Amino acid sequence: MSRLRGSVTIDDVARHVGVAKGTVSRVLNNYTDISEATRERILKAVKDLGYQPSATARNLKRGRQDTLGIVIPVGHGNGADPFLAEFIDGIARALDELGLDLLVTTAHSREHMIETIQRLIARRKVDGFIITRTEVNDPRIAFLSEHGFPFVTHGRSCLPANHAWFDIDNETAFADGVRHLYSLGHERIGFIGGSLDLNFALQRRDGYRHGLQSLGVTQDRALETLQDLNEKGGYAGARELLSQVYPPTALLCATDALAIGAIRFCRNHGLKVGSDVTVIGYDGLPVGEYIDPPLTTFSQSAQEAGGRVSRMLIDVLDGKDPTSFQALAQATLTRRASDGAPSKTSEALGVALRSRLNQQPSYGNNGE
Amino acid sequence: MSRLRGSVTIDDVARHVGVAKGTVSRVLNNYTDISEATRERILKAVKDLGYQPSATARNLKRGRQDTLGIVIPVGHGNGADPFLAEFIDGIARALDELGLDLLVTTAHSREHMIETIQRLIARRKVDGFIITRTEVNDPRIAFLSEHGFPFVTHGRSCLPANHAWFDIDNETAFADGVRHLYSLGHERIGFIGGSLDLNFALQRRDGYRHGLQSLGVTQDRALETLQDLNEKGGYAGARELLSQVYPPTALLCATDALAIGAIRFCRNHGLKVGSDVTVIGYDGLPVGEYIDPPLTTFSQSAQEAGGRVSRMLIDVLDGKDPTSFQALAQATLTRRASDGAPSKTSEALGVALRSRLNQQPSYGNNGE
DNA sequence: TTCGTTTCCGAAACCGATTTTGTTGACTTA
DNA sequence: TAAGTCAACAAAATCGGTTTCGGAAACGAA
Repeated sequence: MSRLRGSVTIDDVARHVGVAKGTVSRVLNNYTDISEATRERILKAVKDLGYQPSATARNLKRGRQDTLGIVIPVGHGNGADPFLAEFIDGIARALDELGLDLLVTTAHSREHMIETIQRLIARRKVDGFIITRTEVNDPRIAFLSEHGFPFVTHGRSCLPANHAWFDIDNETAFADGVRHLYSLGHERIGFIGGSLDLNFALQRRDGYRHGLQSLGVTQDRALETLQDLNEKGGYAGARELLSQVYPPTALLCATDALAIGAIRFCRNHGLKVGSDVTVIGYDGLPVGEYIDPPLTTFSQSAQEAGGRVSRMLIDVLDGKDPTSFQALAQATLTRRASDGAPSKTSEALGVALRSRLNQQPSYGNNGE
Repeated sequence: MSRLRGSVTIDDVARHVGVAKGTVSRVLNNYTDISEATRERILKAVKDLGYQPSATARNLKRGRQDTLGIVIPVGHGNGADPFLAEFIDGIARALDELGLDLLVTTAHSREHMIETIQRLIARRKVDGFIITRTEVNDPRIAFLSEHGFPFVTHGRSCLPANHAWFDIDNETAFADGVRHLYSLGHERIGFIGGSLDLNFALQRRDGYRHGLQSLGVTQDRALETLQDLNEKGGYAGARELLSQVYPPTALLCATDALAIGAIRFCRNHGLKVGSDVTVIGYDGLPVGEYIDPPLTTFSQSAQEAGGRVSRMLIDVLDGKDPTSFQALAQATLTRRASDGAPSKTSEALGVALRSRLNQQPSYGNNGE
């Protein structure tokens, strides 16, 4: 069993070569005032001894940790967000290429989140933060801005954005979604969204409204509902919207999880998705392809987004102007089979559903 | 904008109180040789100045980082593993309580994984590792054992297990699964698994075989297939097994993703899941409840597992005997609606499917 | 009063790097 | 030949803590 713990230090290398440790350090950091001969002897010794500098010691002196932090919100719904998993994957890949690392922590409340950020900063464990799931009025952005600590956000907020951010053009996507549905023949289009505290949820709702507006369709607030951002919320939202007298024939959902729940509600109550009711989601989850019917959805690459924000943050850490890193990406609609022309009028749909609502659902009693 | 960067050090505190910095350090580390009066003065100053010790400096001297590492495999299939997301969530929660942090990195090959582990050890960025998705012959376990670096695994391997581990009793679960299916009336039971390099995949396959053996059912290797561990693999696996002359009437799948793909294949070809064909998965993914029909699955709490292994690793780091932390948990079967008594004989099922195989599938052409 | 013991804390070494400052000898230049 | 320049490296300071060592004051016992 070879040792790794009390491993070889810069002093060992220096002694082995017969130079001062400062010289070894300069060679390793590409200083130019070292003769080629000495440089090579040192490089050889480094290789022979298998020397790798201690990140801790280096950080102490340089004040940089080569580590980025991400604090992920948990506990709102249940379980982990599939989007975040891929996002983190993207970050980790990007950082790996640059030799940086990612510190992941979780927080179950806003207060806890700020506390955690504060601790990581005070203990100097990270150089900067990646902030996800921005809120409209985000306490993290406020805190970090106030203290001048480097960070990038995935998503914007309503605060003055003098920081780096990357976001998806949610408004355009949802406005486009509405126009797509309208062109299919839907005139009553419903929206199932999430808490408007979340910036993306607000933007998607706004995009939905703007889309209607641009078409000159009269808006009906009864066609909008806000739910927990999971399948159960989607199920409940579909029930709420569809059980009206004049239900929407299409449901635009803020996330795939909502859409999956909504589809479930429809199927459970004898409504054919893709004709009786159209459902569109957002996220491009792989599982959406295997839902019945396969889910039509907007997608963005979470992994790519992760890589993008990482590189932004690194540029910011290198001293570049944060406000020069602000980018908006477009989502693309992946059409599968959950959307189509309406087969029934709103009224007929309402009648059909209500006749079913007193019967048993076809399978189990999910989400009820 | 208050400063956080060049923040308050132990020297500032010492100067403020008028003591040596060693004294401040001793107070903060609960040494007993400090008078109550001095202790209180120092504590007050610490509070007033908002002092928090630098993790870096402390680590340099103590040789401990208060950070655990996890290297997650990526790129095999596509996207992130939903199990891992929850698992990491569980780890992060447990560590948060103890003031430790989690360093997450990714690796796209075995070599890269070992390299990454090596780098993190050499640079002294972590105190120990959490190893997931153990392989039957796992190079990471071999490497870490050889170098005497602390680690815990989630899952066993065939190597001599003189380390801490936590695992699910995959064999028992799958043997039980087979017996459950048999008791429903299934006599030809198929298995869709994954690469046998993965320890859990091997164990589940073995459990399947043992289950059949315990019932005295003759085994047929044509009823087993190994696929990529995602929905697409499940789809392909179902096609392979069901398109035989004497197809299985039940499919036991190694993961929920496989099961979801298998269900999709059945539905696409007019087979009623839960009667014509029974499908059982493993993982307890939330989305399984919203599949049609809702997926019957084995489940374990990934989050709980994450917490469990974290605490084990911390005990190991505290110097306790690793071999005293080895635990096996039982998975539980969550019955939903994808299993039931067979409605057709194997032969009739084969006939029904083949008559459909030349037709169009109902929706799209997923996985084909 | 004197000689141990404690109690409490200051001083300094140390962890392993980076960076600043200083020194040496060779080489120019006037 | 003396003074100045430069290349190449040694020596020491530094980052911010922890830990060891040792000494002064207080206390108790002989």
